[in-house]
Amino acid sequence: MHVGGESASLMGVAVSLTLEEIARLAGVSRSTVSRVVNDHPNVREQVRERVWEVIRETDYQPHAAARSLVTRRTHIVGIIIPEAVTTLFTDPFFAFLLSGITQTCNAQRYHLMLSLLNHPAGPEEMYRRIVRSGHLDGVVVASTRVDDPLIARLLEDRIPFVMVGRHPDERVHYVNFDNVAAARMAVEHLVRLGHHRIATITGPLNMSSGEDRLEGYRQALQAHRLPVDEALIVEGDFTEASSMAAARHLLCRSVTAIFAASDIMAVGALKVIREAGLRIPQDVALVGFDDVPIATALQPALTTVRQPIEQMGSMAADLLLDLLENPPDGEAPAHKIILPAKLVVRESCGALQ
Amino acid sequence: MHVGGESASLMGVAVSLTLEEIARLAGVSRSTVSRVVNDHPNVREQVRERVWEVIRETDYQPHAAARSLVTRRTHIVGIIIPEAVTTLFTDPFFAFLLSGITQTCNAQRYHLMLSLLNHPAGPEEMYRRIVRSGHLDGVVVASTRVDDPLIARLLEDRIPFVMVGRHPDERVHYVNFDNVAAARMAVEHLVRLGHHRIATITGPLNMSSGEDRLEGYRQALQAHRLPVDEALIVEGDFTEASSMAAARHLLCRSVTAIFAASDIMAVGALKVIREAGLRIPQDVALVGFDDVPIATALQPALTTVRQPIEQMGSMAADLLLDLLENPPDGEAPAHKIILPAKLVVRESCGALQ
DNA sequence: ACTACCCTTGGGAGCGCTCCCAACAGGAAG
DNA sequence: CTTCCTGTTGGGAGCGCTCCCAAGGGTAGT
Repeated sequence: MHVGGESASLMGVAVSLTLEEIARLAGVSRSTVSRVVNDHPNVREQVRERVWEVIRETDYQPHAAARSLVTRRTHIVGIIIPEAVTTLFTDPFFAFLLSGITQTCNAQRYHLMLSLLNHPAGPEEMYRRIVRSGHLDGVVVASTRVDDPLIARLLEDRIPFVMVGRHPDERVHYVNFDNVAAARMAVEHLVRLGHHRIATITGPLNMSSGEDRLEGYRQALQAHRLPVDEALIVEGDFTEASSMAAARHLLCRSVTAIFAASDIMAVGALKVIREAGLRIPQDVALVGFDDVPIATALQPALTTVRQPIEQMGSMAADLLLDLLENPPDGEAPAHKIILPAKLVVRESCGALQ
Repeated sequence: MHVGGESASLMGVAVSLTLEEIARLAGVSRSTVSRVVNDHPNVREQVRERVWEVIRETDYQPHAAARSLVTRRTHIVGIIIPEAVTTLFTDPFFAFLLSGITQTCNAQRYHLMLSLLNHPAGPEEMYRRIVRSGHLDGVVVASTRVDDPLIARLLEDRIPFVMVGRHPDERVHYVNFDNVAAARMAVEHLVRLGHHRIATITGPLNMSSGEDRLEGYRQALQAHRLPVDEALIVEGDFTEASSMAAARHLLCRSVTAIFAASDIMAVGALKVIREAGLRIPQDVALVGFDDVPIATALQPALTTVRQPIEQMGSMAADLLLDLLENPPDGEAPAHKIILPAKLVVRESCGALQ
């Protein structure tokens, strides 16, 4: 059944060559070709060149599965996102994160597998299929709840992984953004503009980013001796819909400013404020979080916190690939990278009037 | 060095079991376990259950590489996007496309690999690494230029693939959107509103979607006996920046309406129109294309063409997986699916005044 | 009783690669 | 000359799985 031969294709059907055949064509052994392909130093220069020539001529490409059966490495990393698909793809956050991760992976000859655990079969089954099958060398994990069992499983199974966002477990490597400082900065900015009744629409409070941004909000008010009114804190889930509901609730409470924990949620708030016939920033000031492209397209342009999302993705992937290439010994402490915050003042907060 | 034994982990290090070990534990042969795992019918019910029980207890998961070495199938499909990263992740188009593809893949136990050919090593090298290494069973291709050599290579190498967007080669399976009809619909709508000087900011004209939307624009004008003024046709590349440049050019030509070939480009045009102190739609009417979420966040809300992007992704993946599971015989014609267009009228065109 | 057939099971072979070890050549050193 | 080492090469074994074939046991038909 096997169609041998020198040509890479026969009757139009692509026939992939094996190491053995390249060896025969180059007049050397399988081992030597393997050494050439893997850049092993101990090969005579002349032989090396002859082998490379045959490889180029035949357009030979090693078979990935055969290779990883032996090496136990696939050169594929996964990005695992446990969240619902809807949130995932409507927020440009993920697009930027993917972009950063992709760039690092491409640059280092790794491939990226996109994995969502939101399948009907349940996260457990998906975890097994994705992680345990040996498809992946390591994973980047984003958008988890703090108590997500995924993290425990990854630790238990000793799967190399890096989180985007902080995690309390000391063994977890992560890249985080200084959400507390960023939120505090945003809210203090509103305080300085004279606002006293500042509301916030938070992210999910079982996610560290949601929790931390709320903490920053609280700190800002406390630092300025303003009361923290729990009625002005409404939990959202990073979707526009949740934010619209929250904003409707808040507008009945005569707030003068709203701090939304994501730009997408700021858009929701903006729509509701507008529907209510109120002006931004004159009647209600608005501040977002992320600085995704939509922030500048809105009218008024959105004051927001700039989160270097793409860079976070790229750094997380860098960290992961480094972990894979240079496995740390048991007792090395986990890397915890925290990126600084920056406030971008535009029109929606009223500072530029 | 190998740590055998009944337990799935020893000293905290995950040890993955093999078929052989499961067989031993269940008191059957390797072959029988393989049959159970692969749902082969010829296994006695009692034996089947005993094996499943051992598998559950040990949390056994077959090794993907070993399996695909034999079967020549990886159960991974790729999404290949030849374009520059920048365009890719700033336009929600791709997020929705990914969402659709992901859902189909998840549902059918396939994995998705995200592959960009924009690596410094060059598309040829990336093609080899990604496609020829045997990592992928098939690919979905999006956003190619009409003359992209990628398509020829895929055909030549007999790689199963499905395109999002049309392609002239009759052997190519694709899922497309009726871009001509959609664009025509959008422009005719402007004509009916009384506009005579309607400009268009096109997509890249070496992409079928760019070309087709321009064709629709032309057809609309011709159908209404309006002259096609080439000075009112400016080529963009689906980025906001290109569109802003184009819009500046057009505003000097006293146009009363602009049809942008994507919503992101409509955003660019909107910014320029606003900067020029003109009102939308009173001074310049604006129509976009795609209906991504930003369309409703803009003020005025954007009239646009609704493209079922997520559905296109999902259908393309469905088609691909079907091709993989049921390989068509040589002479079966390629599937060409074309989805219908729908215009969504909002405020930016002036119809709702 | 015998033959014929099907269902069930086990084991060999082999997928294409890497890794290890042995073999050998050629020099440098004694 | 021998010994030792280093650089180079080849081939065996084996990664964990699927597929094929053969063997065994049961049932039915003659």
